[in-house]
Amino acid sequence: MSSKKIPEGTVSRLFIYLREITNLVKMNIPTISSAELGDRVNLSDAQLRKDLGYFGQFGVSGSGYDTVELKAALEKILGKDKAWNVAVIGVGHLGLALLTYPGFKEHGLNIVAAFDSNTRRIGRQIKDITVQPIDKADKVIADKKIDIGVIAVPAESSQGVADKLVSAGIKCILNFAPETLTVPGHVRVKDVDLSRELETLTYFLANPGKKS
Amino acid sequence: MSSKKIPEGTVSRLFIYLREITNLVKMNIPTISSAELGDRVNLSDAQLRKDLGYFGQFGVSGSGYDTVELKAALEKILGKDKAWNVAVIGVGHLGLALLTYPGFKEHGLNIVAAFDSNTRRIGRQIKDITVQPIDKADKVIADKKIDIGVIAVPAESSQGVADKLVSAGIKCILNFAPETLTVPGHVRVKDVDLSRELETLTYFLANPGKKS
DNA sequence: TATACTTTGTGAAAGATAGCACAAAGTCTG
DNA sequence: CAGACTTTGTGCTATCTTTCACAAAGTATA
Repeated sequence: MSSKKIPEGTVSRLFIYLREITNLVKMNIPTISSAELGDRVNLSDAQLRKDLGYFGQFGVSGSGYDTVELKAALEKILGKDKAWNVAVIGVGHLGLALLTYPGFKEHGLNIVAAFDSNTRRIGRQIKDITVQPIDKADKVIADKKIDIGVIAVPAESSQGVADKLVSAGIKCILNFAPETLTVPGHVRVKDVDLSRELETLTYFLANPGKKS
Repeated sequence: MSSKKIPEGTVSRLFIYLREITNLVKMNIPTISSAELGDRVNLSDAQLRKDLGYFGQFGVSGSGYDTVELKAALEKILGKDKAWNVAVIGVGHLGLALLTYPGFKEHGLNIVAAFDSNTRRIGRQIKDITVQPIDKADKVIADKKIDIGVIAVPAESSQGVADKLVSAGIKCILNFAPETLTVPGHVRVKDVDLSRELETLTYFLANPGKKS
């Protein structure tokens, strides 16, 4: 398989392009140039073309990109033609927000299980999901062929949950707990620390006129 | 003031160091080397030293960093010695999760107002905050000297909300809506797209063995 | 105090990413 | 169908970030 080296940010930007292209298709705009698409997502035309260039040639000189074609191409590159099974661990407010967030299903991400250690929450129904005790995680993850685990528990319990997920054979973890997780090399962890995001903003408030 | 150019990622990593150093202080560990601290947060010792190097010299050759001193230094650099006022716009599940997340207050971020356009939600009490109609945002933001606006509304209404915040004079926006916002140059926007975070993981599931 | 360690801080090298700029390829018009 | 115009794809260059590697500075020990 082609193993050119794809820059870190490219994949993430591809999703931005896809989001905008999807809007364009909905609006029946048949064609768009890299310059205009770039404008719409606040990125340069050159970057957009370069990002796409890692995966092939999708445009037509002189007229730009066919929106329907580009949408299909991006969906294929990004694995949107498949569906993925997701489990949420921790059903506090954040876990609930994730369970009810329509964005996931729209993007081929099916939340198929939820776990919590708090007995008051176990058994609770959210949409078509029943919250299960966390000890069942191993079994359910294997049975339902779950690809991605989302950790939405407090920092103290996050490493323990991660260990459970890893031993259940999960390959990807999205970690909302503000704690650095230690996992084997074959498991990919992506950290989202909500308060760190906010705090980064405060740094710029505290230090006006830094960085580009 | 010193205006060396600080790399994008450095500030974000500083918060990671601070988090870990805070743990160390709690555990009464008086001193730590860059190598060991780096290990704990999965970053290299060299990167850690270089990151700190942008802001001064904090270590002692031969013995490492005094945890209490480094904690204090990082808190000062990162503006943790001040408190910041935050408003949340949109009180769906995500907004609720943010309003009740204890992590913010712990880090000097005071959520002092919440807004929504849905009349069923207006008037609702969450902790000490009453949800207000969104038209009041301009006035409240000015009155309460709010520094940061958090957008947790659906994509369709996000640009409208952003415009309101900007005209109310806000300087920083944390945007959870999956939409590219257009704002004047002096306003800093940070995007957090939860489903994009998950989707980035799916790319790696769909394309095993890419990137470093 | 001298010797053997340890660990920092930082220039210089390597590596990654983004932007420029232009040939090549296509479109459009009369 | 010829000439003017538009827009892509991409080598090259500039910039930004990380890693290397080592002198300088400190610690520890006898």
